[in-house]
Amino acid sequence: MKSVNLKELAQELNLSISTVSKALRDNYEIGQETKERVKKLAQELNYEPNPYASSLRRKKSKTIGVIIPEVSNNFFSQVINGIEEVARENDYHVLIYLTNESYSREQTISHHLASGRVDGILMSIASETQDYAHLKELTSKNIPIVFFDRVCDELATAKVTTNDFQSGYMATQHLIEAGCQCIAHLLISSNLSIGQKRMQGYVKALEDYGITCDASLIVNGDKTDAENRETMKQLLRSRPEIDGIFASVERLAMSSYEACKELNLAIPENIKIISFSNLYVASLLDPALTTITQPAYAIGKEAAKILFNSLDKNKPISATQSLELSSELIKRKSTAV
Amino acid sequence: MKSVNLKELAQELNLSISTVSKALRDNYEIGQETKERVKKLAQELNYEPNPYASSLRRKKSKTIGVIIPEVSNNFFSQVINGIEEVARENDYHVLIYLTNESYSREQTISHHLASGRVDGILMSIASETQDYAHLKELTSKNIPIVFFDRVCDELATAKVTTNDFQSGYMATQHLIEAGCQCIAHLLISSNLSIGQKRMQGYVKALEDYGITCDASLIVNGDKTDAENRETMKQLLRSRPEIDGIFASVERLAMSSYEACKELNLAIPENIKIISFSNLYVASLLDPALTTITQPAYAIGKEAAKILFNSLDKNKPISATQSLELSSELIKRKSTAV
DNA sequence: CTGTTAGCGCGTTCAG
DNA sequence: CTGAACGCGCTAACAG
Repeated sequence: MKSVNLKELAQELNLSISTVSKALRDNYEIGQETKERVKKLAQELNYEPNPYASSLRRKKSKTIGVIIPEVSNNFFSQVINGIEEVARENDYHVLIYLTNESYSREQTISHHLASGRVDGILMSIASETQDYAHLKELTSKNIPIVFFDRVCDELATAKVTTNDFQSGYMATQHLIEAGCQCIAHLLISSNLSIGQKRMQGYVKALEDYGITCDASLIVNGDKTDAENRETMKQLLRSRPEIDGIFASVERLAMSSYEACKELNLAIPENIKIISFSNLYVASLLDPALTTITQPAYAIGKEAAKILFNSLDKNKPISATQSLELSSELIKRKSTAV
Repeated sequence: MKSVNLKELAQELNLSISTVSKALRDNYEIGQETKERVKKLAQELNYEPNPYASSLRRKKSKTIGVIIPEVSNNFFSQVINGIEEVARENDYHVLIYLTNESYSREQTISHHLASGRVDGILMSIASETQDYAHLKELTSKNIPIVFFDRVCDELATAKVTTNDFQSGYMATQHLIEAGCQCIAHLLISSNLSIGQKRMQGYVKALEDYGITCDASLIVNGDKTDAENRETMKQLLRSRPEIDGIFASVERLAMSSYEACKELNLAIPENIKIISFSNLYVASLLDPALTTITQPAYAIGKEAAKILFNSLDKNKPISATQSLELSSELIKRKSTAV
């Protein structure tokens, strides 16, 4: 079956193409009855405008790009959920791209999107990324970007984040008040804004509670799960005084959890774990993992709203529209602490 | 900064637009040195062809649509991962749409995609869907579809599934051999192919082991999590002889798990749970949940490969290309059974 | 109120 | 080997 276009509708109705076009778009120039006649036939023939022709003409794609490191992570999944919801409400389409934490993929993708394929971009930076030229290319082409979670401070645009510093502080405080004296911190790649801020919160909390901060307790968890688990095991073996772990992200929490189990370190008696995580199931673990849970769905929605608002009004996004949402401390259910 | 197009390149080089176009596409009609000259400048000016103009002209969008019920589910996340990977290898773009299990959303989305926005579709059907007219519209417009996991048997196209019947059988058998006599089955919406097949496997296993199949032990879990949990609690209270639960999907497994915990039914002593789930963490639960784990990533990849192969060779997809991949029974780690 | 005309940027004839 | 001309399907400016 051939896909029907304006020309065919026009022929069928003995009208001109532009009249049909206007009628369908409810242009005030067109009479009520012609509008109805046109719409009726369009309906019958299942007419759908060709989006590419329309985009070419209007220089608007009604499409946004979402660039994230991975999707097999509850946080990003929920964010996508929020984004898709808002996009649908605004009649936008969502293109998705995964960097897998790779800088070069992020570059390639960004470059592709500089072609006008998308009207705007929502993005969370790859852990490998340290240079931002590819992002500057985008802004130089006037493609608005809103960052979420993992942001790029060098670009003056809106960022939607969690209160990472306070959350890191809160997490550490939680462990200290539960009696921990020697707390390890499992950091996600040191390039990332979130990692830095969470760590700063950790450092500040130790300071405030008069605990000296030992740099060797802060380890990088930017390897594979298996490697991170080994790193953790090694640390725990060499430093038996460790009685608390603060993991920066979900995956690191799980690696820590497994490391403890394998070393037969009783949780939470010998060692207490807290982590950023949007994994609902973490609260079912026994003993349940205390988590700092980010408002992922809301982050997706808010980031998308800022972007669509800018696209809608056709005005640039300013850094002042940035938003910081609060995370939530979800305590262990079945076990004290 | 204005985005550079063929015309500008042509002017700069004192060539015609079509020559530049051909040079960039490595057309044999163009001399080697002009090609290089053109490509060099294109590189310098960061030229990226306008995808919409190109799509309009070639009637190919280099884009596929992925329609799934939800993304906050590890199975679908992993599938997306596989799809995106293959798409990237083939230089395709991925549009994502979530139905949230809603029939009307699925209709709207399908209708939108009938416009030529995508060259093909990968899809897993919403649980509400019972009528397939919207999908037939797509095939009537020659838009190839490959179904995965939740398929539509009324359409003669390729489907990538898990061996659901055998898996359901295996799951039930596992419980029986672990000593369960009275096994409840928590069914996902009865419309879905996967639900039916898994249930059939369950019924067959009971039969083979000479256990009479009591229809009241099969309950529908198509409500919200909280409601499903209540349903489960009610069932468990009214039928204390239940000593095994086979849940059809991840969410239902969690609801069952919680229901048991709340009723203080010891797992696995009083009651054993098995479930389809791609939630890695399920194996960390204590007692760990035995799961039937689907090869989600591979399903995504294979489905995408079938689609791209068809798009590439420009020939229709036949049902004979369907694939059935095997799931894996992941047994409890920490606890026997 | 309706129709005519002129592109959007690119790829594909067909002439030279 | 290169260029001129046309049209993909749609929208917008301008006539009537």
